[in-house]
Amino acid sequence: MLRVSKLADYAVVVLVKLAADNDCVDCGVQTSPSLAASTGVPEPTVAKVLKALSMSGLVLSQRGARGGYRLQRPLETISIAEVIAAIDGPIALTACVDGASSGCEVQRMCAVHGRWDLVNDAIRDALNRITLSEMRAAGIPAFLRTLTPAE
Amino acid sequence: MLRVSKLADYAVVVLVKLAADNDCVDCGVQTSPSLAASTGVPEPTVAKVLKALSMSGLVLSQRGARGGYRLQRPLETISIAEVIAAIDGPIALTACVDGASSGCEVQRMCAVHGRWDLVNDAIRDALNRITLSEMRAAGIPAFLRTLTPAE
DNA sequence: ACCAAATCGGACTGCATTGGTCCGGTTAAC
DNA sequence: GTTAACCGGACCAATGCAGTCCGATTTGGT
Repeated sequence: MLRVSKLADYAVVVLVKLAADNDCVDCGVQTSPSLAASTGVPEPTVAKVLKALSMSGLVLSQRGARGGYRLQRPLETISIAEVIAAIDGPIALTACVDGASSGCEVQRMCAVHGRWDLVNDAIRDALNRITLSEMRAAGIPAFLRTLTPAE
Repeated sequence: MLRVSKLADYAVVVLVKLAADNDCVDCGVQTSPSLAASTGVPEPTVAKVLKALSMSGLVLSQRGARGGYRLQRPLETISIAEVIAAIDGPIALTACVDGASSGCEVQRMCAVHGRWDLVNDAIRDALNRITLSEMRAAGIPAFLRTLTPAE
């Protein structure tokens, strides 16, 4: 169904939450247990997400006692494309277009079915234009925006 | 990894192939065995794809002996979004936004993670702008265009 | 110097979705 | 009447993902 992994969803949640206490980019760190508590996502999963996020340079990790995570860049400069790429790997709808080393096994018809890379670029482009700050919808508390009609 | 199902990929192949012999929209029908032979995709899978495609009105089916399938509309008027929707269901990156009847189990935080529908719209929009005729890259025979740099 | 708290970096398992197949029934041309 | 094709299910295997856990390492505090 062309969907993103739940982990990527969690990543957005965590990043937004991380920004809530951390707009000044230096105030303090949040631990994964505390993030788990405030988001409702189980701790090990949060840790997993944070790990991937720090590996991609979206968050900074501080080890040891009193350690934790904080945002490396403000929300406005982080696109969804980056988050998805950090969690789920490079954005490519079909396997044929990125790996490139080992051609797909049906490449005789790969040519005829043509240019998925065109689609990939379009998607990537659309995803790059949406930042995390746009994802966090204003200040509406909760519960109330479960099902606003899309368009 | 944000990828489409293989079935959707096959659907594109089949539709393009279907158009190759069928630009006049009335010349003749092609059977699923013949399409399977010309595309290299196994017959039952082709049949499955065609079935879904006809259910969505993208192809016309003709039953009985000498039956088969043909395009209902010219390639230029079919967007990738339609094909993907026909095979994989409605385009929605997360489950929260389409089902709507049974809210997701974590909807207390669903609010905080916010507006995936914004992303969905962007993707849907991008996919709607690409037609199948654009996917079939010109008249270059085969084998040669495995990895032409995008643009 | 020692301990506690926290990340790091693996591996590991159960489950859900998907890819792919098959079969009986129906339709329609020859 | 026979044959060729679609129809519409059910069905099974496998891939990938969500989620968990454990040991090692780092670092601040006592």
